[in-house]
This record gives sequence, structure tokens and C-alpha cells, in this order.
Amino acid sequence: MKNIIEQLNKAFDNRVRLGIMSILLVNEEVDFNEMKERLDLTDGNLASHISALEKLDYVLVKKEFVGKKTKTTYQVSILGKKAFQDHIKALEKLLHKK
Amino acid sequence: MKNIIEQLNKAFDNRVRLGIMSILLVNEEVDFNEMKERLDLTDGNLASHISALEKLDYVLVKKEFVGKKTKTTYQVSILGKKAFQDHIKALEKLLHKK
DNA sequence: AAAAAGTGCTTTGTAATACAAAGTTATATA
DNA sequence: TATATAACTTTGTATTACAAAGCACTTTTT
Repeated sequence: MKNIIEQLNKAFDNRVRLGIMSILLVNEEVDFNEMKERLDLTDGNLASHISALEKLDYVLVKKEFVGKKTKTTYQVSILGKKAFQDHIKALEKLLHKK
Repeated sequence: MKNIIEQLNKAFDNRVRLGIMSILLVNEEVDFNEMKERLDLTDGNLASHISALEKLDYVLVKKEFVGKKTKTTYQVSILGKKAFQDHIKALEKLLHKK
């Protein structure tokens, strides 16, 4: 039988990743710079958290050219959405249902 | 102006500490061994997380003798309850209100 | 009475984060 | 030509998280 904290997804312990996911759940697409500004992160910090979420296939990274300039946008994957919603459910269970 | 993740309390990022707090919010008192079993932790790991919460004055530690045996029980402090509820509010804001 | 087990830690050691800052490649603009 | 922007990667450091072992003491078992 699982204890209450095992149901929480370790990937979402971190506040930055919680922030990224919650932004991506309500925004179809968010690009590197908007994310960076909304969460007030350094480039490297954002890149590394995104990379962690990408490795788990929770976030999809799209790279395109706008003219000759690169543009990177992020989307949540179906798996990521599911994982996040499960995490929220586990959180709610933890917080309200004893 | 604060960004959304700054409102989350860093002390509650961790799943073990989230678990401890949520148990203490619905139980007047919980002793060392019950906490340990409910969260399935090693002695040292529980002790260190409790100590972190104690340092923040979020948890009160009561040591007493039951016969000649020591017994340690934990309670959430008023400050801790406040901090935790604020954290939950911030979480809800993050998760539901965009 | 000796050995084993339990209470509640602390210490030790290791591995995994988290993060800032600087460096990088390439394009863009003044 | 010099500066700026985009999107990283690298480097280095400091902080966690955790298991396992050790410890002092008491209690239970044999």
C-alpha cells in the first residue's frame, strides 16, 4: 500500500517546474523569453528545468525560424498534462482528505 | 511585483515536509514512530526534515517520559499553520487562477 | 544475566539538485 | 564595427536529500 507522499510526482516538487507546468496548462504555447520573464529566471536555469521536463516527455520543444532568427516555444505534452493533473489530484487528496 | 512562484514557500517544496505538515494539520499530535511509519521514512531522514521545520518554528517538538521511556511528539505551530495555509493558497492560485 | 530490540536521534558520506554567471554560436541592428 | 538578442551549454558552488551506521539509553526476550 502506498503512503501519501509517494503519489506526488517528484518532477513537480520544484517550484520552477511547477510554475512552468502551470503556465503551459493554460497557454497553448509559450516561448523561451516569455517563460523566462514570467518566472523571472536566468537563461541557464530555465533551460535546465525545461530540459528535465523534456527528458520526461512532459514538455514538447519546438524550434523554428522567424526570418533568420531562431525561436523556441514550449508546449505541454499529453503525458505531461496527465502527470500534472495526477499530481494535483494527489496534492488535493493530501491537503483536504486527511 | 512578485511572480507566481515566489509566493510558494520553499520549505514546502519537498514532499516529505509537505507530508509532515499535512499530517500535523489534521492531527493534534503525532509521535516520532507514527510519523515515520505513515510516511515510510528512515529515522535520520525524518529527524532532519523535522529539524528543518523546527528551525523555522513551524513545528513544535515535545519530549516527555512515559514511564522511563522517552517519547517525542510533534505539533504544528500557529506560525506553521499560517505558513502552510498561505502556501496552499498560493498553490491554488497557481493551479486554477491561471 | 546476557542478548536482542526499540527510541530518537546524530554523524558520515554520497549523490542529486538548484542556481548564477560566464562562455558560445549565430544573427541583427545601430 | 560594435553592441545586442536568442537560446543555450559549461563551469563551479552551495544546498539538499537520503541511507546507513553509530550512539546512549531503556525495555523486552531468552
